[in-house]
Amino acid sequence: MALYLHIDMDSFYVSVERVLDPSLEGKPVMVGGGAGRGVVTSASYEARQYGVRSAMPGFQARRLCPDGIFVPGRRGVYSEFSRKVFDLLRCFSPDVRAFSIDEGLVNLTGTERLMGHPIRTANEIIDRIKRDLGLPSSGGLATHPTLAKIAATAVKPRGLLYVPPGSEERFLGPLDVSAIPGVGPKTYRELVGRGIATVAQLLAHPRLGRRYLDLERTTESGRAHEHSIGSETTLAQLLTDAAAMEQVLGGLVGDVAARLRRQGGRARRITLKLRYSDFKTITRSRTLKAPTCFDVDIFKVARELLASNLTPGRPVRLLGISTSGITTEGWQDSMFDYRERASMDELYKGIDRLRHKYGEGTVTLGAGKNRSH
DNA sequence: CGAAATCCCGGTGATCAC
DNA sequence: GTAAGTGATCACCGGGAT
Repeated sequence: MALYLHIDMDSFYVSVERVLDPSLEGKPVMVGGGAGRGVVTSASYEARQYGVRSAMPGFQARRLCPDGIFVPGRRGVYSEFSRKVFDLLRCFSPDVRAFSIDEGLVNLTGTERLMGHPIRTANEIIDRIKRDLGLPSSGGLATHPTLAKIAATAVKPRGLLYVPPGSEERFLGPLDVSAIPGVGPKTYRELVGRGIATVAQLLAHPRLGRRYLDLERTTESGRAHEHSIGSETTLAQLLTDAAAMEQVLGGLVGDVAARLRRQGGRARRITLKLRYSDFKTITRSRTLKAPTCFDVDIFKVARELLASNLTPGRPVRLLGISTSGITTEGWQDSMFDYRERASMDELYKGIDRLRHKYGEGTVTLGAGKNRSH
């Protein structure tokens, strides 16, 4: 009998900040959203009592919770803590999957003889995350990964919910359809409009039931997912000047290309993203004949896409570059002969070293200074 | 050889999750 | 003086290839 533990960290970024500054304990704390533009990326449960939610615009959060504590986000620090959490999880099972920075799945199938009943193991894992790292988390223990995730979400914060084999439908039935991963606001409205509000009602619909909640499907592995690497930024000020935008693009391209090279990949598709001041957002992309990981190539395309799609005089609030169609195979395109390629490789290795040593943004195409944060 | 059906691919926007 | 950043997936359209 398969058994999975889904671990979901409670208000992860806030919890990390509290480890680093215990005086934040017990108070309404929000990460992000404290200044100018920007949204709340994590809200403590105290802050949620005021109606603050993650992804809420900062000005709204400040209005709802004027006496709350707003701290700026520190992504690198959270990644480091995330790594520690997953290191710990791997002490309990060789099969651990990371879904995001603060969510993971531990396969506890067949660990009973070694570690005792999985409920005990699950409790121990949650205790250890708290004791060793200072971080609160919640868990769902069930026979299927999706079910375990739903259980963890249902019980959070600071809880463990076991759905015993055979009781799956009894647990799921009364839940709201919005509890199903993948059912967002739009789908929710659509389902409710058709008279389907609970999971039980959804499951009564054979076709829709399988579409949104397929627990029979054996595994989610095997599929070669698309994979993309991108970088985007909301500008410190609105821009209408193409040259200024190109500077920003230079910085974004630098980020993306370096990340691409770090993981030994090359991309065939380049996508430019523009968000205008009225929040209307467009994407424009081009597929290359040969994949690339070089700043110059990506920048050239980015700039062309910008030139041919910019509406003059229309203020832009966000710029983004994304690469997809990523391959990691060896070189075999005809773009460069061996020697030329080798020197390009050396050049970019040098650039990446400089960036590492002196900081991102040290070496950019059209050194961009117009980044927010 | 031309017309029609089909498929694949490039491209765009929407939705969703964390 | 509103509304992040990163990434995945889906539906749909239109054109070229089969």
